[in-house]
Amino acid sequence: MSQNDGTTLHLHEFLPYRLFVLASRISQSLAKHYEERFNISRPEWRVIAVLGETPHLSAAQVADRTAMDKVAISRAVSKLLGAELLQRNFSEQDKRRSELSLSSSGIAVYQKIAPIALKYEKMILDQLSDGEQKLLTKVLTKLDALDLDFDNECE
Amino acid sequence: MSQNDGTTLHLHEFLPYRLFVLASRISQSLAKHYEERFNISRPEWRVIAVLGETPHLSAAQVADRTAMDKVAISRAVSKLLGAELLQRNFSEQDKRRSELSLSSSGIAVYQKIAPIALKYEKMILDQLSDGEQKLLTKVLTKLDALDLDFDNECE
DNA sequence: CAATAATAGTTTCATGTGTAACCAATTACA
DNA sequence: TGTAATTGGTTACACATGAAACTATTATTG
Repeated sequence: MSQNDGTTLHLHEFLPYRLFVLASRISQSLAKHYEERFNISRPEWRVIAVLGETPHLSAAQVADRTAMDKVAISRAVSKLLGAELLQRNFSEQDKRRSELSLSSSGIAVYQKIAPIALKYEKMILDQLSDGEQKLLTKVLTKLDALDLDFDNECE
Repeated sequence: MSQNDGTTLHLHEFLPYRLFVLASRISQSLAKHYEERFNISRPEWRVIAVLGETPHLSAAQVADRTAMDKVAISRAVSKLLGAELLQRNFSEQDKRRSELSLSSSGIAVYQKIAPIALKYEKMILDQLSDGEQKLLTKVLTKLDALDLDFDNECE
């Protein structure tokens, strides 16, 4: 049960690996609940989620809030526009800047998926005690703030 | 600072989203330390890592231990064989089953990357108190065990 | 023993994704 | 003002990935 003697790498105890595998499993299994049913991909769902929460964002603002790059946003937006889940206007002041909002059917989809997502999250959190939940949140916040672009000065 | 009232979805507080973004950042920034330098992709690194720890595995066993599917393994193995970082024999008893091990240059690469990876992990863990580290491990173990394929009985 | 199923691994195809190049509009500034 | 730099967003290309079909071998079973 030794976590790590600090000199040997054990993949199944290695934090980056464990985090990645767990996060992938969770994200993928959540996605099952909307991908085929609503014909929406993960990036598209993120766009819907953020616009459901905060309408009238530009693509760049959506990118900020979803940790996606602008190319991914562009693709998701274009598909969502095609499916008429999104409305787009371009700003008068700056004709490049878009203003994105959910259409009424987009809102309907959001209102169907959001409760599923919350229920899914609850199912996960229910596995943890209150203290564990709080601490997990705290740890995530700490690590979010971490600057990962450290330079490795080996040799 | 309300984590969640349980009825509204806030993406930046939503556990699956937070976990995924954090895990992706960590995994990607770690990968920077070996991808261009050793010309090794993330799946390839996983194969090396597990064979460095436990030699003489079959492709299926590597798949098990890396949370990768057999297609990904096949691709990684074929590239690593090409780069002569891996040796492959086929079992006498079962001519389908491969026996994979690192070659001497594969071992050399492993011995260079593993300390970098461990140092990287340490840098992350150093952000957390002992108690937080222990609890994070415990939480990961709990969630690993969780069966995520729950059925959502909505409507 | 022949026929069928199952297993290990590979290949194929269709799709997803990241990087860089790109276009158009706006801003900076000389 | 006019030229360059910046910004918002899209397109193109090359590569990664997942699902399903496929090959070869071994196990089952009738």
